[in-house]
Amino acid sequence: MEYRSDGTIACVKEEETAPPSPKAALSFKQWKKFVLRILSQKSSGSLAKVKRKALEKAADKCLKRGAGRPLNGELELQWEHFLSSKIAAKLLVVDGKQVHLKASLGHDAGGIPAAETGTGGSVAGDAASRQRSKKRKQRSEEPSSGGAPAGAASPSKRAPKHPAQPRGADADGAASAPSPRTEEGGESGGLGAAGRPAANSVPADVMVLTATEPGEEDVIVLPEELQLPWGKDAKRTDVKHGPFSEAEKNIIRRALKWFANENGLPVDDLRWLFEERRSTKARGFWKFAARALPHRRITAVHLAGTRMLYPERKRTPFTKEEDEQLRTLVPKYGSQWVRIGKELGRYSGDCADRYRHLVSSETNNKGKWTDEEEQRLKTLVEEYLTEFGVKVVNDTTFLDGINWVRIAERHGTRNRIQCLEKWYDSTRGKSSVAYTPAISDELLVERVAAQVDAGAMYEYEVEWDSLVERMDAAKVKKRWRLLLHRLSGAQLMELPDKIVQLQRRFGTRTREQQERLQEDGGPPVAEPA
DNA sequence: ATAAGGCCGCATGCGGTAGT
DNA sequence: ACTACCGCATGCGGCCTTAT
Repeated sequence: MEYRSDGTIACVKEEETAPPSPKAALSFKQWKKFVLRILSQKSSGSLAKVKRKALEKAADKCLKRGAGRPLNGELELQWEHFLSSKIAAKLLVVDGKQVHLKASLGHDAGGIPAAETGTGGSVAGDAASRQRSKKRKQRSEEPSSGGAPAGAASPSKRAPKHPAQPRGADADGAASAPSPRTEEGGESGGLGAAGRPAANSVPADVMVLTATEPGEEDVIVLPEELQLPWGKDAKRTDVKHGPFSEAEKNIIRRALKWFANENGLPVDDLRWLFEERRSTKARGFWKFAARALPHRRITAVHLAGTRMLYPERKRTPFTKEEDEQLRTLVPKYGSQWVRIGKELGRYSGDCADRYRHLVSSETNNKGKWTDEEEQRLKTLVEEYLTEFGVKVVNDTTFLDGINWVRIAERHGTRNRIQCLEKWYDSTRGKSSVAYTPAISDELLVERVAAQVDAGAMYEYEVEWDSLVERMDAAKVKKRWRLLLHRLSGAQLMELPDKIVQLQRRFGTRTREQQERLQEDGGPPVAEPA
């Protein structure tokens, strides 16, 4: 099967079915090397040319590693993933139909607002999609993506999430930032540079390329072997977590289109996918789509895709009438949210979420927290941590793994969100009550830094599981997130940059080490807030 | 500072289905 | 009949934005 950047998909025969070799999997770092080397040789060209050369180099590398000849399409897929990664975003700045590849990473990129593009390469298409992402209020006007050409209609359903991000006048959503919601979004859909404060020209060492050459098609061939059993992929270790990038969403859209074509199903009416449960028509679709996203779990693809493709999913606030209906329907149907959703004309998950909020807001105090309430929260959290969450490692205490529903129940006057937000604020020094600080910050930073030194470029490449003894990955990551809360602008930073910043505040890394890190790819380090 | 609430991503478990 | 797998719904924790 072939996915083309214009959204059309054709079927080709797989040449062979040999099992994929792990040796054929090249790291983003490796791809980056290829690209930089190619860029150093020329001053202009097309993205397709760069791709072709990079693929050649990659194939060579595979042979040298003893991985044999890569499977048909395997490297193209890796290339696509590389392009959608943050590391590629550092290399790429999209400007209309042109793609500028930065030849070095020694400085921060000037942001160049993406302009409308036609059916250029996938990268330009993604940027254009992002550019079209509208503010929250406008979302309801967006069409359901079912029948839209892949890469053309890719509404970023969520508004940009960077409160700290300086942005120019963006009444029209121009230069809309990508959405790396947290450190966990390894691939943001790219173009982190494009979301930065605008500089108006292309830096001198930027290479100007066209997205594609006339007549060239950006064809991605997906290997059959990337398929994973639904139930077993939970055992995978190289899984990407966090927000789906636009590139990933586009892959799902393209997969949908292919699947529909192949099976004679409509793309403008997706009832076959959502209403005919387990129908033979739709059988295998999600598995198929997930195959194109080998770093994602099938269940994650399924959920993200469902929410993205759900026909006419309303993205407007629940009306009072709908709330009343919910209150009537829930006693009647219990938690049969699909049924409730059908009656309300809403997506089931939205109904469940809405009801949850309705209920939780009924029983809590509002307004300013009293000192007594804050103190009570502090006591409860500390008790909770003593009972469940505290792990002692080298005389350091880690907080997290807090069940906020439970805390809220015990607290009595505040709901889970209020408690959670209050606690997080306290860690940012916004509370009148001083909570126990985590004294393990330095150790945590140093351990993550060690992984960065060892080649990890993203949070999802960090081996969280083994990072802290007797502490599972989820809790360590939560701890990490808490730490980042205290770092202003962390959302806009790459992992190495975060390390530099964190070490400035908490760590012991030498100046020389910091400089080396920066030279290695980070933007200039700003003074901590 | 706080409330409100939309929406996301993940884990889990269950019922249906295909394979033996 | 038994088993493994598929597809999905649900519950939950949490992020982020907007309004007050």
